[in-house]
Amino acid sequence: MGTSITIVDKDSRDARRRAVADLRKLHVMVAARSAFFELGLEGASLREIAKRAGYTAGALYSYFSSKEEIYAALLGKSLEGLNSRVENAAAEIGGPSARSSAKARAEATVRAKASAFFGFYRENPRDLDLGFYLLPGMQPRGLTPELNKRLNGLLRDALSPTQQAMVAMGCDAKQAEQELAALFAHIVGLLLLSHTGRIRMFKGESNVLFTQYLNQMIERLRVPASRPRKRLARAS
Amino acid sequence: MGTSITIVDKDSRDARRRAVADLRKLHVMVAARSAFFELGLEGASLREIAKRAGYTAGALYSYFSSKEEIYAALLGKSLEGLNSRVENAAAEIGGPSARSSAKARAEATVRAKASAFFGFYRENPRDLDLGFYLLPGMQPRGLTPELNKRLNGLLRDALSPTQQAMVAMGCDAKQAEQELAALFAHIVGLLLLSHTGRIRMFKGESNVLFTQYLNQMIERLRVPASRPRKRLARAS
Amino acid sequence: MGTSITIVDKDSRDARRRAVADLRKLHVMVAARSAFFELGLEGASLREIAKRAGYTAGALYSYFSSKEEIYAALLGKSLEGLNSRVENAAAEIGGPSARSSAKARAEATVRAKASAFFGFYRENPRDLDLGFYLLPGMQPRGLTPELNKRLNGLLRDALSPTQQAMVAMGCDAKQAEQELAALFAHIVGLLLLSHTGRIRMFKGESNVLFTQYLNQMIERLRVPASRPRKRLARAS
Amino acid sequence: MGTSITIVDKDSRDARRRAVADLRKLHVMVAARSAFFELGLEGASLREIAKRAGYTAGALYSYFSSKEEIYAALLGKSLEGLNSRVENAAAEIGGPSARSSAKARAEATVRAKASAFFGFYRENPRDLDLGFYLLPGMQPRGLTPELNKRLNGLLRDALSPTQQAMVAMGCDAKQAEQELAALFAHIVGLLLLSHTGRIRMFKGESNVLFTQYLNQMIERLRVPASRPRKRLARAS
DNA sequence: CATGAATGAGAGTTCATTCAT
DNA sequence: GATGAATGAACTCTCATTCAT
Repeated sequence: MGTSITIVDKDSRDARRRAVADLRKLHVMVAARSAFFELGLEGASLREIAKRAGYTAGALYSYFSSKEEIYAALLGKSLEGLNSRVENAAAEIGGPSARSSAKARAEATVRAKASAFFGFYRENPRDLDLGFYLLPGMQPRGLTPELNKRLNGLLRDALSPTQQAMVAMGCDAKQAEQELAALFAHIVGLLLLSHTGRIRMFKGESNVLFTQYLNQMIERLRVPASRPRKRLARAS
Repeated sequence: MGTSITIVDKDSRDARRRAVADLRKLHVMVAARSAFFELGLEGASLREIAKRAGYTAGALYSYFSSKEEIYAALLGKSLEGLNSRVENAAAEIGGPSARSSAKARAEATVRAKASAFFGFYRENPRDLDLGFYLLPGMQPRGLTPELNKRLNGLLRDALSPTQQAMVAMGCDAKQAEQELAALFAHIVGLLLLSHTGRIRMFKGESNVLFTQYLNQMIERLRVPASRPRKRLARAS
Repeated sequence: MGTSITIVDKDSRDARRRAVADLRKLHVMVAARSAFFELGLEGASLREIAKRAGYTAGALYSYFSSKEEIYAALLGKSLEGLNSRVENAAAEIGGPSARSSAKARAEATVRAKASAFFGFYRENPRDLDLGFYLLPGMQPRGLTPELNKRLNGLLRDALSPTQQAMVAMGCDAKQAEQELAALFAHIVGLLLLSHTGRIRMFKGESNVLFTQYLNQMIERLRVPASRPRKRLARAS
Repeated sequence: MGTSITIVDKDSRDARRRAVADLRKLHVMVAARSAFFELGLEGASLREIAKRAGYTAGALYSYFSSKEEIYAALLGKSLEGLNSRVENAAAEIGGPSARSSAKARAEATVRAKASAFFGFYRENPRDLDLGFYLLPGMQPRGLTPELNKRLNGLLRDALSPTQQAMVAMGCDAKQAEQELAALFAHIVGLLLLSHTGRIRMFKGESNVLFTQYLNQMIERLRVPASRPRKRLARAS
């Protein structure tokens, strides 16, 4: 019995310890976030991050085994936030009730999920920068492939609810995939340009543009893909 | 006469010399391009660029006075290429002849200019990376403001023909601006995601998606903006 | 009790650590001294200094944040040494006792302080080199103005005891200033030429020359400045 | 005869050519002077000197075979100027005529020669900087020993007229040597401190101090060295 | 004679990372 | 867990000098 008590004590002590460690890890991540945002991924040195966290450079190695890992943890947290926001986005079904067919519900879900995705980055523009290192030319050299895969998976996860709802709306898998891609592209483009002050084209109206796009997309999804659109042709 | 010949000789020698110098400068730029593309703007060291060009690091300073200047020259050339492509894009007016009203011509022009913009980056995906350092968070620290301004101007120039054609189609200035912004965003998003192998969603079909978007946009421009679309509502 | 012991331990550990750090800093400074002396301020590279100290170049940045700072620390230490030597120089009042008036004491003080100044540099000729970067044409670009001011102040401090004693001897402020200037100039010239092997004129007899100058100066200070010297005239 | 004429032609052409070359060499030296004075010996790069002369760096190698050689030429010219000034300095013997004994003439010569030396550097303070690289710690690494010797010789030459006049005044060789050394030291110290604005002690009155020193020195030289001065003793 | 390109060494400084304490 | 010292490689950039043209 004494033994068992001891064990419990030890366990709870360990738990507390782990909790404290996690807290401090979080603290470092907050510091890193601010450094990355202000100075860029390459511009923010470990020393700078450490200073902002109130540590020495070496101390960070208690929490993370490399600078890349800090970045990965940050990106991971961000994507988790994105996912939880998307998951929790409930379809708002208003209107004359009864007519709430499965299709109508699916449509509302598309709208809700896509808006959640867009909204997350619109409200946390910095997280977009973070996520962008997923894209080429800016890849942080050194991210291990496994990590990379995991992070890409998280991004997929944030998109797939929208895709599933599209299918639930009745469009075939291929069209859903295409529309999802186009939607994602539009969102990324919109956000990228939006939180850039340099190209003076957007004046905080990115959500107007997004709504417009979303509406038109949903209209497309309603219409059977088979019915060809008239008079409109080829690209370059 | 002897004198005149001598002068000509001297001039032509200078010209030849300058031509050779330009060629070598170009050669360095090509090397820099490849280095930047493979290693990123910060990842590509002067030494690496020099090695790829077959030079020592110091030698590059005969051609460019800093690393930033190399990048600026590269981006400048790229944007010039984009502009000339857009300028030269002629509206292809086919169809039932007679009906070739001014509006129809304007519509064809929108299509042509926008497609040229898209096509340029689609065919030179690397140039997009280059251009992206214009965007925030990835700004190369140290680009002089004047240079920066000039480069941003070039980007604008590549977009304005499309905008003008939109206005010529009859839509008001404000709508034109908005549609241009959305178009630009869509293109950027599309291209960014497209030439990324990492998000496995695009299979070289970015031009299909682009055409689709373009068609819908043109349809929007035809319809008087005043007629509101039904049943479709608010964003997040 | 245990607690108090622990605190003491921690403190003393810190103290020891700081002591060790100071020692190592001193060690670097010694290495830098030798490098500066042999190679000149610009000739001595950080790498050279580091090598002499048994370090890598980067390691020095634990102790000093720039090359200039090393130089400044060296010069600072040197001037402190000079000052303490001058301060500690006591007037040796010998002779027929009784006559030890205030004036006589002041005279002895002038002699003592000036001799201390001279003696310091005579015995540490290298320190003169160090101090000389205070002079123009050889200024190390980059010394911060505050530092510069502080160093100049230290030099002044080393001279002012002599000046005060001059005034105490009874000569007016203006004459004291002039005589001090001349004395300082003579010392500098003497020392500069003295520890140079190149101009073969001085054979370690700089102190004889100094004594001679000092004696004559004191005689001048005794005599009321008002009594004009005869027959002696203008310069170029 | 035709031959001889040809020879003459060739000679004069060569002479002209050489004259032109010398002129251009001088032009480079002027540029180098300004660069050295403004930027210091190590701070002035060959490129800077070349630019000031309107040349490319490589072009200077037509005139000088190294940067050191430029410096040496400059210093040489400076010392020649000093020498010619000293040589041309005539003793101004004024006063009641008759008494113009040999000793009086020698005394006037000491005064004239020393004043010329002092005056030269007082009027060309920059040349002092130049000459200072003769002194330790600031030696330009790489000056060939022969050159060095020649330059030192020139300096000696500028001093020896004063020394000879001292001897002519009747003092023995040893005393002359010592007084010369002290004089030289005083001049150097005076000038060094004088054209430095940093030690706020001299207000352009360096010539007053010089005159004072000169007068006292001459008085010493008049008095037989054997008569010991009273009451004045030892140095540090 | 002069140029412009090129070299190769070396400058000061920063960095992620390691490790004894 | 945290520190401060240390490493070693890398960075951009400058320099005196050489040499084909």
